[in-house]
Amino acid sequence: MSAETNQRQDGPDGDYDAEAVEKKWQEHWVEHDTYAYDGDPEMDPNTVYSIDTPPPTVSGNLHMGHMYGQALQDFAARFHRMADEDVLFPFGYDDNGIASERLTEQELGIRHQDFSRREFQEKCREVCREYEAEFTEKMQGLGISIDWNRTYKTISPEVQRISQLSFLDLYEQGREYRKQAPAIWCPDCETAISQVEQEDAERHTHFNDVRFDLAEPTESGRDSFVIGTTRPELLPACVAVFVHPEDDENRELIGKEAEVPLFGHTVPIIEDDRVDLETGTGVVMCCTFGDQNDIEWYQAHDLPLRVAIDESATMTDLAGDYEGMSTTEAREAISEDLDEAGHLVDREEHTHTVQVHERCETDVEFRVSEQWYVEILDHKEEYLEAGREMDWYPEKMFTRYEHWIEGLEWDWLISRQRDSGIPFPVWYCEDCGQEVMADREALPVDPLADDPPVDACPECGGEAFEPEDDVFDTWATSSLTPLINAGWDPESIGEGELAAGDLDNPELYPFDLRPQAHDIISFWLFHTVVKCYEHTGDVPFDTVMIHGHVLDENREKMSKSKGNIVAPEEVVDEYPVDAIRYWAASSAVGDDFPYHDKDIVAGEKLLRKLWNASKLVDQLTPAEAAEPDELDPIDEWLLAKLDAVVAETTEQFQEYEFAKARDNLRTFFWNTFCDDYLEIAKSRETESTAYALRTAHRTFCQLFAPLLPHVTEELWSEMHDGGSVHRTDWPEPRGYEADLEAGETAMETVSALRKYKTDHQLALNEELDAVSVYGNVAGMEDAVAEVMHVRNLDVLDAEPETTTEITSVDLDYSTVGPQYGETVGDIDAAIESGEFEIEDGTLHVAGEELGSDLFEIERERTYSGEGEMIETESAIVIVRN
RNA sequence: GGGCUUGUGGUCUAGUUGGUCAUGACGCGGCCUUUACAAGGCCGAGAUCAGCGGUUCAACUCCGCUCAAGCCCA
Repeated sequence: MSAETNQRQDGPDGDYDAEAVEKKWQEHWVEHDTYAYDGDPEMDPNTVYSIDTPPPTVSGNLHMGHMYGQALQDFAARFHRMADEDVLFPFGYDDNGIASERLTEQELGIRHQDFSRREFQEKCREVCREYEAEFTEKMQGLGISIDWNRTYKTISPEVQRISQLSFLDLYEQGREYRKQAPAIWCPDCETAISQVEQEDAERHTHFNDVRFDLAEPTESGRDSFVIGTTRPELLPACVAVFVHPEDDENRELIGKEAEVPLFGHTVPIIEDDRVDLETGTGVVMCCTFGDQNDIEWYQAHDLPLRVAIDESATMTDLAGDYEGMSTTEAREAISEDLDEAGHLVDREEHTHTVQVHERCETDVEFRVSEQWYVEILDHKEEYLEAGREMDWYPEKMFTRYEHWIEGLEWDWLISRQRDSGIPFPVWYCEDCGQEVMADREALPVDPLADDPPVDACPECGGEAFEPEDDVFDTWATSSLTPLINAGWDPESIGEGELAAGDLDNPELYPFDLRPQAHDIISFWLFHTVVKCYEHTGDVPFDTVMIHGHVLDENREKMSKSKGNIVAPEEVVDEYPVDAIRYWAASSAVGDDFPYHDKDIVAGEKLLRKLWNASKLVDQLTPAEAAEPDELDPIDEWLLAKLDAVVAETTEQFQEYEFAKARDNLRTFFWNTFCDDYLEIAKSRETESTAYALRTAHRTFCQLFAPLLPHVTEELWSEMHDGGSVHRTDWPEPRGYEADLEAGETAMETVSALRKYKTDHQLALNEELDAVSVYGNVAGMEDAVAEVMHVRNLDVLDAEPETTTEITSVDLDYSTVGPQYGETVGDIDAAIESGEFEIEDGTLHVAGEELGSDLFEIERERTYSGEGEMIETESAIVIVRN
């Protein structure tokens, strides 16, 4: 708990200066560790609320998505800090992996290939440090209640150790294997990448129709066929040609051999029903490797490998004359030569979608290489079960997780051929290839710089070792954030469960909340479940809160290429952070929603209103208002309404329904408190009113605190004692029982009188001679009379003399419907045309008799007495002026 | 092409298990200096609940199809 004690100030004064106030408190909170987590490992996990926050990639830019996501996490953090005992709200920087490498290269104008791994890593850290400092400043400028003593970086030695421990643990459990297999490969980054690191890109290219000659003609005398390809540079890698077994036209080719033009080698023609009959010529070549299908065929038909493209997308010696060309150069050269040799039958412009690496937008290739995998396909059912055990907000997001797992086809490829990253703690025996793992105690290690833990190979006794120079996929590390945050360092590995002492802060794990956006359910969330489940045997989260994306004003995705990006910095410069947060709470969690800066104006207005209303409360009341023995009905009514709002808001925060909490609070504050009550309270300088005013003010400052932390902190320090509002206990209903109906009726009466004045173009403080009310306003007559400046207000015992005419009948359809079924239509029609009678409370209509509990009579009253009659929902008001 | 989601006044949004005048805000029009707030208050206009079809006495709500948008995957 922080040591600060705020002295109550003189009270709010002048206009609200959001810019100065917000800056002041942001600095104060950081300086005073207002949001520090005590971190007592002995603490009861039920009184700790822990959040596993997303570590943003250090790319230098804070975007609207960060701002929105952070705001939502902060709502939860601030609510639970007040409602529970202690909250862990940490912060991490993901400075590990390709994104930070790219950033470093751009920033310093260098290429990673020109440096040793260690040198380049140093440069990366240098660049990242600057960006992290900038990022921290921006985050603090958003007033997020992060514990800045609890930050981590994914490249730090502690995290490297945890990542390598994770690798060893899974290896010991037999859940990791190294295998030569086709992997998706980025030729520019020269690394394998995972399925999910790809994205679509439009490419203009040519569709080439290439004639292949048969080694021998068919029985019908056919001696050639044509295949269509966008990638003629793959011809040297061609290993087979496929035809669909039901392709009448080409079936005769099956079993023959074809000669690959320009390159001369012969390949078999094989039948396979995976050939798409709808597109192309029906004959397809299979190469090493053009697409996913080629890989399937390679595996299914046990085809040979012909690797014509190397790791940097350069043609190999298999390409003969084209060796050394890039794939794009070779593509042109080969199609020209095909044309010259008379093998190019047709060539036309073509636009298609290809897979590119999301980080550099380079077209990906498939390459066979030795890679490390985490086995996941055999535990699909367990990961599904883990998903079912978590509470999902919103619930519908679980389906995405479910479908993702059900559709998994590959194990998780975790090795990357990069410089900056966390190294695999592995060496291989040069003689027999035996894998040698680092010792647990020695971690973190870098095999390129450190020696293996053994002098001789335990298998063959060989003394020479080759270090693994791959690094981990970044998701292999960021999937460990709950273990990083809880300080994981197991004594023994390979157990697959948590032992006492494995965590520095066991009270944090499993984490209460995992907040994240819906686009990374299949990345971050899924991989975290996999890792944490395998390491601890436990589901890492009680609850996941999935938020949507911030779209542009036309509901389209913000992207650099569209040029529709809104920078948070610009928004923060222009609007108070509290107003931005208020906007962030405007949509249901999980839905995408558009950014409109005019929506922030509503928040700005609320801040101003809060400030001004507080000024008035402060002016009307002494600092300490003791609770009187007896409250006036109007004051008790306000406190009873407040009780209800406390109960509802608490529930809404618990259920992550921030938009509902926000609207509920605003309605109470603006309409009930300001418009209804405060206007009345102005003219009632009683102890009872002072107490109600102070209590309500105190309470709604607290209720608003998670959403609007700056303005509430300022008001709290100006008007209430006891340090930060954010460290106070969340309010509870006090148990006031007031006649809520009478209160509503009183407010309706006020409303009716306002309408009267508006209609008669009278000022609101104009005096009215006499008003009669027929309705229950128990004890609040004076309040009504005072606020509306009525000289004489009396309450009528009996309904005033009016002539009433029955105009219509309102049926209670929820009862009438099931009871009368099809005849409801006839009843409606009869009522509509006035063909009904009411006798002794029974409605006779369309041949049916309805009891009085099934309908309500709608009447029009005509008042012919003195003055003017106004009807409200539950009262009749007569004004004589 | 497949999965998931969204579609409510000009704009943004609420709407729990179907029950009949669909919530609020922004904007718009009119009126009004209440002991704070005119960047306020009061009043008002504005919606065939994306479209079509179905289930039902009754559909914004349930089902099907179509259209548009978002995300994920192929």
